Amino acid sequence: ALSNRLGGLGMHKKGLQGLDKEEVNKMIYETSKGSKFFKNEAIKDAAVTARIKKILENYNIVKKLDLSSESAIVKAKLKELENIRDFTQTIVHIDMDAFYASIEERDNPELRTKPMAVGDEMMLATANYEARKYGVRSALPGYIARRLCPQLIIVPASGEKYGLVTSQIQEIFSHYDSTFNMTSMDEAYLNITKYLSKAEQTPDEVVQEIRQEISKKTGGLTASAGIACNMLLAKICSDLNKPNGQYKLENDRQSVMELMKDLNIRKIPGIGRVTERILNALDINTCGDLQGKLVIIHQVFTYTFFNFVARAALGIGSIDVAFKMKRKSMSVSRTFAALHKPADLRKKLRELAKHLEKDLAKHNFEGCHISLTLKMTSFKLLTRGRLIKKFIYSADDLYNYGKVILDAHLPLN
DNA sequence: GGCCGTTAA
DNA sequence: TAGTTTAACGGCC
Repeated sequence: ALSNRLGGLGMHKKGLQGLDKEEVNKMIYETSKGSKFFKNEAIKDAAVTARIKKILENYNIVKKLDLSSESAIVKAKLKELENIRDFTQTIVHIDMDAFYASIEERDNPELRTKPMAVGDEMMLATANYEARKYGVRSALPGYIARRLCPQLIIVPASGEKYGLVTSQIQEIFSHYDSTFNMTSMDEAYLNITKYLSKAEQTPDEVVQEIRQEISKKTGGLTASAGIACNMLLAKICSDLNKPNGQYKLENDRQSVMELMKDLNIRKIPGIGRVTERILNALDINTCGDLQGKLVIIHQVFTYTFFNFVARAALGIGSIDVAFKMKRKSMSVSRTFAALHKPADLRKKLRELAKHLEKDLAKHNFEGCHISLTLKMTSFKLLTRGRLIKKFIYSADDLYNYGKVILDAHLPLN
C-alpha cells in the first residue's frame, strides 16, 4: 500500500485536480521506495497510525458515556464564540499565483507554454500550472519531478529578483492599508475597512483595482484574493478562485456558515496532513462535520485544540492584520553529504556558527538558549539544547557551546 | 525544562 | 546521485 505521507501529498493544490492521481502517486512511490528518506517517512507514518489507534480507542469509550454536562460546556463556549463574531471589518488576503514560476515566465515568455518549475534537482520551490498538470509541485525534489515530466524545465531560484517584486507589491498594499502585513514574500493581509469608508467603491472593486495595479507594476504578474470579515475566512477565500481570481464572502453569519459547511478541513490553516488523518479517523471530513462533533472533540483532545477547531468550524478568526509576533529564535541549518569524523563535523559547526553570527548581527539579536539539531543519514532528527546564563551572539560562543552538545553525541554512525 | 512532532511558505 | 530551510507552537514526560 502507498504511504499516506508520500502518496497523497499536495494533491489538493490548485492545478493538480483532475490529473491521474493514481499514476502520479505510483510514479513517486516507485522512485522513492527503498530510499532512506522513504523509510523514515514510513516510520513517521507508522507513528501517526499508532497515535490514531490510541485516539480511536479513547473515542470509542468516550462516545458511550453520558456527555450531557460536556455538551452544556461546549454549548456555552459556542455561545461565547457567537458573541465575539465581528462583521464590521473588511479583510483582504492577497496571494500571488505560482509566484517564483510566474516571475520566471515573465522574464522568459518561452516558458509560458512549457512545464517549468523553480528550484533545483534537490528541491522545487514552485511549479507553473503547465507543470502541475503532470503532478509537479512545490516541495517535490527535482529529480522525482523529472520522472513525472521528462520535458520539465527547472529554473534556478533568484531570490533577489523575487524580493524586488515583493517590494513592488508592498508599495501598492501600503496605499490601501498602511498596516498591511506580509506573511511571506508573496502573501499579505490588508484591512481595507478604513479605505472603503473614504472611497466610493465596493470591496470587490477595490480588490480588482489592487490586482490590476499589481499586474501593471510587476509586468503582468497575477494575484488571487479573498475578501471576508476576518483573516481566517479571507485566507480560505483567496484559494477559491485561484489563479487570477477573487472571491468575496458576504458579511453575515449565514453566508459564513454556508461556506464552512462543505469546506474540507484541510483548507483550514493549521490543519495539515497529520491532523487531517486524525480527524478523518473520527469521520470528520468537512467543517460541517466538525461542528457536529465538537463535544466529542472537547472530550478526546486538549482544550487548546478544541478551542482552535471550534473557532475554525464557525469561521471565526482574527481581524488584527497588523499583529506581528515578536521574534523568539534565529537559526541556520544545512543538509550535506554524510560526515563521520568528529573534526569534519566540528568544521561544519564552525561554518554554521559563522553564518548565524552574521544573521544575528544583521537583526541585532542575541539568545540565551542554544540548540543543535543533527540530521542522521537515516533522516532521523536529533535535537539537544541548553540554557546559557548569558546572552550570546558571537561565532566563537555559538561554536563553543554548540561543540559541547555535538561532542556528547560523537562519534555518529 | 527539554525534546519531539506538526505546520506553513 | 539526489528528499530544503526557517520559525513558531502544542503535547508529552
